[in-house]
Amino acid sequence: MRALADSIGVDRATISRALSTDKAHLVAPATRDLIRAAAAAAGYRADLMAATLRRGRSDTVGILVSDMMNEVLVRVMREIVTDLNRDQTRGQELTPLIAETGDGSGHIGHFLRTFLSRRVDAIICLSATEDDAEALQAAAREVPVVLAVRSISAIDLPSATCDDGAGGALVARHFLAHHHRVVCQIQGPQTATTFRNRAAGFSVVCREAGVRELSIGTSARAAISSEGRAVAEAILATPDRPTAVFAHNDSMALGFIEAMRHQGLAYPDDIAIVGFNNTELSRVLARPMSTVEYPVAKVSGHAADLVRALIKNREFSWESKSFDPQLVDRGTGVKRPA
Amino acid sequence: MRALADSIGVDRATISRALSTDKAHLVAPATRDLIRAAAAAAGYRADLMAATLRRGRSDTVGILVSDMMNEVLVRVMREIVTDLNRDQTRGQELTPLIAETGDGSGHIGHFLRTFLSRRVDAIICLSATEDDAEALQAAAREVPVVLAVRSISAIDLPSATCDDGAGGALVARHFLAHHHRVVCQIQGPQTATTFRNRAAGFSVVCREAGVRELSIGTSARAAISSEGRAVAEAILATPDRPTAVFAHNDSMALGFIEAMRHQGLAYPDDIAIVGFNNTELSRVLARPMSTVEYPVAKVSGHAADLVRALIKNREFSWESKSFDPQLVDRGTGVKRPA
DNA sequence: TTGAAAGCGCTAACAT
DNA sequence: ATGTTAGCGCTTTCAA
Repeated sequence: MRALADSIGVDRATISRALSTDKAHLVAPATRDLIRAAAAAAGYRADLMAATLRRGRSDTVGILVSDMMNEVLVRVMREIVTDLNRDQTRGQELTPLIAETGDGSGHIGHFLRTFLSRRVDAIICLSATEDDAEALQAAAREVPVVLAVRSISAIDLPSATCDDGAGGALVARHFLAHHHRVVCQIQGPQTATTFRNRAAGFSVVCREAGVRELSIGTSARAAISSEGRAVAEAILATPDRPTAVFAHNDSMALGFIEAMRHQGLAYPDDIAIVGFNNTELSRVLARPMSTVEYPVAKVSGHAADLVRALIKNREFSWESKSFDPQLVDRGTGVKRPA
Repeated sequence: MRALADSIGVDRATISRALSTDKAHLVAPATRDLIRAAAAAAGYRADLMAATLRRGRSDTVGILVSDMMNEVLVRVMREIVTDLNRDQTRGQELTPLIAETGDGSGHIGHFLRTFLSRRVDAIICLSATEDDAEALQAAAREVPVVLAVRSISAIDLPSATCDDGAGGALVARHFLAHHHRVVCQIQGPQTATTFRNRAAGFSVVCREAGVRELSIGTSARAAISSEGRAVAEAILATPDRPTAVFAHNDSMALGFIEAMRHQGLAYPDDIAIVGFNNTELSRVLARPMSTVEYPVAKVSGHAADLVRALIKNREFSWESKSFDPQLVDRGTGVKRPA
């Protein structure tokens, strides 16, 4: 920058102004063009670290995600990132710092510290669990923290989520409409609000309709197919089998299908199954599966909006929102005549 | 930091030394413990931006990835990140900056500029295409650039890849062993070295063995299932059908299976198919598919090693390596008696 | 419209 | 073993 300033015969301050988006109007058009041309020719690139130090703002957002192989999380993350990158309101795009935390390991504190040391302007936590409450609360005292996909009941932070209770209810009503009378759930880890809400939404509808919901008294330790399969085996071992099963996500539903196949049961005819997320998996099965579609775009958009607003103004009076999912009926929730 | 220094009655430089890993031995044990305790109590966290500015090193690595939904890319990325995070040799972990580029869009220049502005110590490019050669070459003049998963023929950069030619050959020999005489490929975009090598490795073995390889004269525009399906339809429309097909990845193989089903052909009995990558997809099909397993751990490990070595010493005489894949035989490459 | 000067928080070289 | 000093590259008053 100094070299550039000398070569043009202008002060470094003028260079800074000419190259910025918001202060460019303060510099004479002729000088500005001259500077920009020279900068481009010299391949000058501002040192954003130095700028950060001086401005106390890094134009950076930390993103925590538990599992980068989770289709919904990755889709939400990618949309948030695209959204933040595109933010041209101040000509300042926000660069994401991404950290994969692994589920429930408590590693989250480490990543939060790294983020804060790197002076992120805000933090987005996809897939928080109740265990993370304290660490997130502490971080929120320093920078805005926004929750996406999963909120936490213990603390009050701005969030963008799917209305998981509504999703669970949707599936329960679908089963009702197909005259199922004995149903069951394959629950994801109950430390996650998402799964707690899906469970509750489903159960309430069943109870009100007088449908019998078998309780197997256990939930998956992780929302993955092998765990789904373990729970499925417990279900299939019960004396009175359900005629329909609601899996809290598509991976666990797949585990259930595998367990059925293993026991010589026909999918989807012998026991109806509905998953959650409408992942690619559910579509590519030889027999595609009914599932609940996650409102990815809405959740991502709201999360990005929250972050932007809070960075602009820490006192912004935010609103947590939760968006309706939709049932994608591919016929696997139907009851076959006995 | 100043507050901390005053409260203990010691200079800021001493604080800096006491809190660092590599210079901690220069400070008296008693003082060091005192400082560390006070720092922890005060919740002091170093400003890494300021440190970066001063040291000219950010302990940051930029990672470019074309598609975060690509299972192999994400697995490689995650292992590289874990590996770099764990690097305790100097007590300095490397924080990743991740950018998703989208395939072949030429957006790569933008992300490279952002990385360089943020003073990354090195850049890892997963899934580069020939189109990216120039931009990467330019970046490599400023910081070490390492290629992973895909290398580029036009420029000579350190790389960690799978031996894709060997993978293609593996599949061809598998078909030979099962007495196929007419085969065909569903090729990924030929701007990627990975797919070019898979194609070449496969073709060479066929030619040498006198097996007839149908050329449909077109490759998929992207390595995704819809494109695989389009190519598959072209293949199924040819007068003499192949008895075995090699898809350059599992997604495209899935597109082929869908096309077969659509035409009333039975998978895997009517036409043998083998994919590439051993993705979850290939395993969860009602009838799991034969595929080539990508050496994820080896590729990731070498990429991380290269980055570390080059950050330590820009003149390090590196070696590009390519690792052998393995065939996972699930029986879908077998030839059925006519 | 531009320049001069100060300083963001840290670390490295040098001095003690 | 610790303190002193200088300065990384930028942006922002304030002054001209």
